[in-house]
Amino acid sequence: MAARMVAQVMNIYLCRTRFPDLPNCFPSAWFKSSYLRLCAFSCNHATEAIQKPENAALLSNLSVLGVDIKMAQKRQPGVFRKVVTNEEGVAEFLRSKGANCKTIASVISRYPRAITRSYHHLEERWQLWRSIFKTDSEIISIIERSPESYFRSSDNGNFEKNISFLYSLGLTSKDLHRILTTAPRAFSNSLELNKQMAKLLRDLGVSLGNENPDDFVKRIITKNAYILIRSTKRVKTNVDFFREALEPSNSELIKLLQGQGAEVLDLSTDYMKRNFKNISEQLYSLGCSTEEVQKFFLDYPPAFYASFEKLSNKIDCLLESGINIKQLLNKPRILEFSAINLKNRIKELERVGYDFTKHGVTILDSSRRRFEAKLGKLNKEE
DNA sequence: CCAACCGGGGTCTGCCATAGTA
DNA sequence: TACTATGGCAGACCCCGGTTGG
Repeated sequence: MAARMVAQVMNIYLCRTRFPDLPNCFPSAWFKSSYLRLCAFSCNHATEAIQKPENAALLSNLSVLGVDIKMAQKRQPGVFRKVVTNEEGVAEFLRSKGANCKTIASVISRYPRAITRSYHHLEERWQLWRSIFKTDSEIISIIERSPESYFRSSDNGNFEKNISFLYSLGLTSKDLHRILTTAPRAFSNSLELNKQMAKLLRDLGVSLGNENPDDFVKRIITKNAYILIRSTKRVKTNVDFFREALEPSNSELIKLLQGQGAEVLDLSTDYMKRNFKNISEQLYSLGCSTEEVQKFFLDYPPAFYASFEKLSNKIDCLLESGINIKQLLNKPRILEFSAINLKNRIKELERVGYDFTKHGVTILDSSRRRFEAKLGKLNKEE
């Protein structure tokens, strides 16, 4: 055991000679420290089990790298008591892939356990990521964003199995790219966990009488890259809540889940319930019936996650401009536009004397270009 | 020709709890 | 028994334009 560690550290140390072009920000002095620590370890390893103080050489190495040691210690204190770590190797590895010093320091500060990974492991993992990404810089930007996603798992085999599993669901390389970009954690899930989610979705499709449950699974994952990093419990609870609150038919529920509703599946259930309650109450107070409220949410699932305050403001603002609540219920998509955008559009329309009761509200549901073209015409007509 | 319908695109972690492991 | 690996949680939109049917 000790011999293996010795070999590993020697290897890491000797590795340095293969990378002579060091950046200025890594003074050469610190490359020796692992080796020195190794010597200390060799002398002391008999008593090593008794007490594991934090390793002074490690602290010094990290400080040279610019790591925020306080932050790192707070996050993963165990790493600081390890005898053998690979901070040089990890820094060198990241640098060789194009990361700058600041990024490296930030990555280790935020996920100290990274320094326990071997060079070989990192290179192997990198190749797996590169089977999905075209360039190193894409990967670096994700590591920068979320160090944990890259470093949390030591199981490259599992990562590989996840890739094949996702392909086996009928997802394309473009889909995998998207998932690894937006929810990289999904690939660090155990294969079993991902299978559970796929099974849950498939069973759901079957229970809804979907003719092609496999396609149903594929569609939902494609629509919502985050779903694989949610718990099956959450997804199940949310589907149950849809059923209870909206009383949809099977086909309505399928349509909801395969469409915008897929994104809503991963909301925290409490948040979703709270939003549903608040917005329903507002709609009731405006004279809507239960059926209308249910239809509103089916037609416009984003209402589940829109912040109540914002959505409520938008509704008020539209009503104040002479738009009828029924018009709004028929065209909930206009709520997707920001309040400021809607306000500006309404102001412009008022200027040309546009009458919502006469001409409807769909003019608000158009892209900037189309809206401006329409407005230009209205201006001319005047 | 134009309004209405509809799907798509970008994008998203950092922390805590705990079972498992050496 | 300390530490690692992994599961799970809270947080919370906006916009564009292709296609279609009248």
